[in-house]
Amino acid sequence: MSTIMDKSRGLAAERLADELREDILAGRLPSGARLGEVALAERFAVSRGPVRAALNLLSEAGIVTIVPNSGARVREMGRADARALYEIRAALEAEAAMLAASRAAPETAARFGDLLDQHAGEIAAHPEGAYLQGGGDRDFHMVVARMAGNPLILRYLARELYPQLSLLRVKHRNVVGRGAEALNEHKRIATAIADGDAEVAGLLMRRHIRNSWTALEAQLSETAGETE
Amino acid sequence: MSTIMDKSRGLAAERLADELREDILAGRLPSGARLGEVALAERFAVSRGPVRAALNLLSEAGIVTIVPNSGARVREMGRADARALYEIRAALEAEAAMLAASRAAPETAARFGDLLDQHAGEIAAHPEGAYLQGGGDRDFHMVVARMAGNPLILRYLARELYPQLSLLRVKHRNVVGRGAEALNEHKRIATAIADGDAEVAGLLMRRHIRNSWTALEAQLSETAGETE
DNA sequence: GAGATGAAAATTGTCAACAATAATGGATAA
DNA sequence: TTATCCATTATTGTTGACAATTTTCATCTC
Repeated sequence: MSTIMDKSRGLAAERLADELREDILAGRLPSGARLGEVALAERFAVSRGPVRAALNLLSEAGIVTIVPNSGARVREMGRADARALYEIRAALEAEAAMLAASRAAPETAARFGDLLDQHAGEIAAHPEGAYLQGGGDRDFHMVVARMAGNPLILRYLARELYPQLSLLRVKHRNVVGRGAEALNEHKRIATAIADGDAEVAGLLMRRHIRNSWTALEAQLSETAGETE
Repeated sequence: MSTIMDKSRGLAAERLADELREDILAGRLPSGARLGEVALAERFAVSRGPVRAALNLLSEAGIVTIVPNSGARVREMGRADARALYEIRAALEAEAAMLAASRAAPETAARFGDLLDQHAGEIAAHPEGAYLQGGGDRDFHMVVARMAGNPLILRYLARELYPQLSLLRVKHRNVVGRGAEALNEHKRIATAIADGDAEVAGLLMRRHIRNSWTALEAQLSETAGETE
């Protein structure tokens, strides 16, 4: 479980950051909500010092915006932010898929097989897109990122990109019925990785991310016009 | 100059982080050097609060490692770290080149022309690799990153990747005579971007980074064996 | 002499109060 | 009524002191 326990500093700050992130990504703290230091301090029964550290952490993760001398708020993601997010995601995950393929071990195929079987079960149980929301999709991408063997890519995806993606989804209720298609694409990517075919794995992953973006973009159009 | 003034929090912390980063990347604070909070606090005539914030900032940038309850030190970069750095760099800068090409404006060619002429002059003046060390190389890559129009890519390169690259170079005195070759590769990349040829721009950039890695890797072999 | 033990010293983590800055609201004038 | 100015209030930035943890090193034991 505990793969990367970075613990940037101090135990309290890390705990606060975890709880706050959970609240934000669960939608309990909506976009734009003010994060006053004193309120958070008394909520967590702690001083303002750790609270500030936690807010800085979440700011680095990109789910909180801090205006100096003014305060911290839950970040508001616009359409341009979403596009930028999917662009860098395509680059990093395609690279991760290529690296994973080039470093594929004999047991790789089996590992993917178990994971994807489990995901197929989840989709059968909840046909209406729980796959994309419930973490199954995230699981697959995390496995690929770990297999890539590059701590920098893994760290960026886990600590910045995925949290921002979640923030985007919690706002726009992105639960298209793309679960089955996504699973099929995952299977082809897994095959390419297990075969050690880096070029195809990278291409398929890039296409997979682009499809995901296309689906999300359609939903973004339906929602309100953007602020900035 | 001041393109992204993120100012994570507080003015003091940002100033301290800037000065410390300068010291580290100039080699005045060598890899592994201890960064005691009290010493830094009295050096900058400030309390320990902002010092801690600055250290957290530099830790996020990847040039300082913090061990909870123990302290902060200048990060020591091993061979594996260098490899990971160049892998993610290839992915991000190739993507940046592609995006820059797809968004190329009419004045793009002229802008590159000026920059590269200036760099050619620098190389003529200092034939022994000042190009790669003195910032000319960095300039080119920053221009491409900005032209990509993706704030996430630009931010990662400017705030994490390039500082770590500098840290790597200050340790291993990486000043190969690759200046002239690098400039030529820059010119071809610039042409592809100005032509709007995303695919070629991406390919050339990826190759350029790989060449840079090959040169650095040779130097790393000459140096000592790695710690971790 | 090598290793374990434990107290002392140094360093980081946390707290509560003070200073500086920004947000708020009411009074005044056009 | 609306806009502007200024005092009030609330919030963030910083500080110095205290608590907790780690590191150091002298001592003891084998």
